[in-house]
Amino acid sequence: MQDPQQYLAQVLRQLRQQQGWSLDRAARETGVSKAMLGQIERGESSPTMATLWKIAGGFQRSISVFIEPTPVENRGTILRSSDELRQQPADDEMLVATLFPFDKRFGFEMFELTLPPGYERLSAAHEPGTTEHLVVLTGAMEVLENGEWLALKKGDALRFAADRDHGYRNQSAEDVVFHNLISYSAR
Amino acid sequence: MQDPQQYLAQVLRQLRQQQGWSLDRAARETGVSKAMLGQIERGESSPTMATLWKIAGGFQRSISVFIEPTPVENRGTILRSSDELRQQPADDEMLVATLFPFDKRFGFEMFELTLPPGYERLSAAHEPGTTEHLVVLTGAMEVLENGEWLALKKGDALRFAADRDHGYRNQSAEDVVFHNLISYSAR
DNA sequence: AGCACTCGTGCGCTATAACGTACAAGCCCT
DNA sequence: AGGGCTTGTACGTTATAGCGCACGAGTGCT
Repeated sequence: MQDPQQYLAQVLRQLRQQQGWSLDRAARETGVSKAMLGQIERGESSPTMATLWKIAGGFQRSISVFIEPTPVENRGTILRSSDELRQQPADDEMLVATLFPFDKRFGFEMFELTLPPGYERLSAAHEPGTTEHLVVLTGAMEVLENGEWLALKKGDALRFAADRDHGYRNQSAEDVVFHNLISYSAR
Repeated sequence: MQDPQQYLAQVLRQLRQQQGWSLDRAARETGVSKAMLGQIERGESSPTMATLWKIAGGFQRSISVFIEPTPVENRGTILRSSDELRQQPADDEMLVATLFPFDKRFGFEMFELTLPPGYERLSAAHEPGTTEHLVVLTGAMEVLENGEWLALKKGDALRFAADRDHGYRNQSAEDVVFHNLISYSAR
């Protein structure tokens, strides 16, 4: 990891160059003076959060792009044996196995879900920014997404916004097993 | 999303209370004056990034905890049909299917990998903070992790640090198929 | 060559961050 | 009751962020 002020300087200059903006143009877009932007880009000044907020807004980015990601340090290995995963059915017919529990460092959790024939589940919208990723392992299923049922079969992968009403159903004659990775909000 | 200064104020106060620290104690741990910390917590001052860096360090957190996550807005649905996924073998015997390509917003990519019998693959360390998540779909395999081969069978899930040398092998008589989710760095 | 314009940087000034110190309030102990 | 200590906030001072303006360098056009 480098000095955070240097990282910020570098990212800001790269962003501005990607947009093809002069310091003058960037000043107009962000509401921060071009002298100040120049100082920040040269690493000569440490801006306040308020100023960085204005800069990020002008570039239509989150402040977090200006912060160097921290490597996850010393996280342990986790091995979850299949014997202990699938013995805890949810209080309905759908089987749920937690493959990877939520960990704030990664921002997601992952389950293996088994829908018996005829099963249907509707879910309310999750919090803004939540995205689900499904991969069908066996069988076929349908996913309600954006008011429409999408058909998925073994091997298909689907990513969709889960911050609106959605659902799953199995209208086939056999169990369908799929992985569901739920990611919360953006980096 | 609320005012970033109010979000920062709230998070800082919560963190300090979780640690059970007084302003005085927090000043000693962070190297930032207690008057200043008090002002930040009351939302009366917008600290510079340099000051925020000292505060984050004192609490042993990344700066990003002080920044409100941005909901992913308007991301499209992606459906990848199995027919188009597994027809592109890598230039060796291992089959690779990209289920979810890397997307900076989520910070990960996910593959389905198929190792034929006898196949062995050793990988060099990836960049710091990279973590792999494996789930075995069919067959059995071994993963070299931290200098040791771990045995995995159908249904097992494993998360491990991939920023050191690692590897996979299939010493059984049948193909092994598994999912590999690779997460890059922490939020 | 000369002029106009853009670009990034330097400088002087103002506003605010950041600090050290003092103070009020509350609590605990004698 | 009184003293000592902790806690958070107020205040005066210093350091720096942040701005407006000026300047030099480079480019393009006539």
